[in-house]
Amino acid sequence: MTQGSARKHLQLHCGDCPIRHRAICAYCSNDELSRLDSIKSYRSYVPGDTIVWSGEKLPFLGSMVSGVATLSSTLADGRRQMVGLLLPSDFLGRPGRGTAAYDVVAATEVTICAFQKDALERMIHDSPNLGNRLLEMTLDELDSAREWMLLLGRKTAREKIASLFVIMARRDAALHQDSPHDGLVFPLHITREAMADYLGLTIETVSRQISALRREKVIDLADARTVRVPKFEALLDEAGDDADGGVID
Amino acid sequence: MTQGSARKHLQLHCGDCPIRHRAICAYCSNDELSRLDSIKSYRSYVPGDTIVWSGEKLPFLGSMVSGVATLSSTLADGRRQMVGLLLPSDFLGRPGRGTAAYDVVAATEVTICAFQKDALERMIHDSPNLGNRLLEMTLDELDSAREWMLLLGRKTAREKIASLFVIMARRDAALHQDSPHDGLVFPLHITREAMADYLGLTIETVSRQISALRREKVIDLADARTVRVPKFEALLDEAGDDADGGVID
DNA sequence: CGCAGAATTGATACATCTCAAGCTGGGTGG
DNA sequence: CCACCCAGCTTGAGATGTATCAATTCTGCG
Repeated sequence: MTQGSARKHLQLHCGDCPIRHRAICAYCSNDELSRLDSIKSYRSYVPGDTIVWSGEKLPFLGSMVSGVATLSSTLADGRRQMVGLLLPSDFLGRPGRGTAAYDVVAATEVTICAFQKDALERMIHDSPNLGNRLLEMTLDELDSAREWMLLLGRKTAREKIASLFVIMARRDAALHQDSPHDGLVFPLHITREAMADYLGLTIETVSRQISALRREKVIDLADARTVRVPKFEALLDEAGDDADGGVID
Repeated sequence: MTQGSARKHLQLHCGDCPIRHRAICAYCSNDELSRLDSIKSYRSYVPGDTIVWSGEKLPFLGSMVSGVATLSSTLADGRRQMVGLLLPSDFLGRPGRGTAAYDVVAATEVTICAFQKDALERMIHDSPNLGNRLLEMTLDELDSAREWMLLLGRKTAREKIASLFVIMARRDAALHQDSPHDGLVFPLHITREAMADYLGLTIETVSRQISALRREKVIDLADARTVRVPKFEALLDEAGDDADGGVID
């Protein structure tokens, strides 16, 4: 509905960019950076904005500079599955294809560094620095997608919730240059509905499982969006990934 | 169990290779091809062989020359999810990583063109022809993984089976340079167990849903491994992907 | 012929969904 | 300032889909 709402932004130099060393441009030389500088512009979105609809033309390729966006697919009758998350430095769009394969929606305020499609495609094709970085990033995404397939196909609702919390706890700890520890508190940036879409569950099941984990003191809720983990190990056990919850003797 | 069973093979010249124009080497020059020739050897496996276990060292990178292999992840208690299929021309292994992220198992007789890891990584790094092709292939795999996430997270057992049959029917038709049509007959190369692992179901549910589709004449079974589709449109409807089962007027 | 792996079918248990009713907290307008 | 409202969330009761456990049947093959 708000597809046209992308606002243009002041220009920023690549050298000063907060995602300079993690985005697609991570390995670029100064020379390449200035070429990128000349084919880029910034776009901003507010929460709820659809950046592009599945099947529609995506007129640019871009890097997430700030904010969070979701990738999701929808079945004819409205069932929705989130298939990816775009975080700062993640790449949006597929070189060599004109249309989007998924709905891309801003979950928070989002700023994107948008490159002219043709120009960037030529640069990717010619410059190993760009191509190799994009390959790395795509391989990482493929790994997470496959890890998520295991969760979707084989984990119980409780394990799904616990797994999501483990991931969010880790990400939050990493954000503070820390590792997950007992007593860690982290925010849920997303609604129960977004969690449900992510985990292949309904809102009600998400809510019930969170309540169950709280009743059993695996987690603690200050409010509906703030999770405390008294014992990280206990949460890990609930996620079901691995045998190493038990002591090996 | 049979990890060491890879047999060496006669050498084949890249120019004569059946996957020459679809594999990672698709865009290579003759010069590059002969360099590849010098760092490759063939390995063969029989059905059931584990090519590599998750977490173990994968000592090579390779292209599937013939046969089918499965990629799967396993939870501590044995629940298994297939996360990918390797078909002829698909690439095995991840440049820049020493260990396998999944179990790779030969589903049929398999022949792999195995490249020396270090040497191929250097070539990928330096040659856009290899890097760009691998990027394309990885992006395709990411798309299929995400499509599969929608199936795993949101489709019913019946829709999962129908979707799998649609994919297999399409692949089989394509193999015969044809498109899927009414009356199409195609073989199921895999066991019910493999289907279950692929679809996130149990063997019994797979069997029951296949029986239901047969009862309702959506499909027809000559034997347990041979499917006939009287009306392709009807099968498509059952897969649930899209609204265009109905006529638009 | 008979065996072993694969597949089907049945009965039942259980997890998750569905439908429906309340709850909560923050924002808005009277 | 209060009453109301609404989106987000929680909880309950019952329906439904899929898993589990168990018993046959089928199929290919030595």
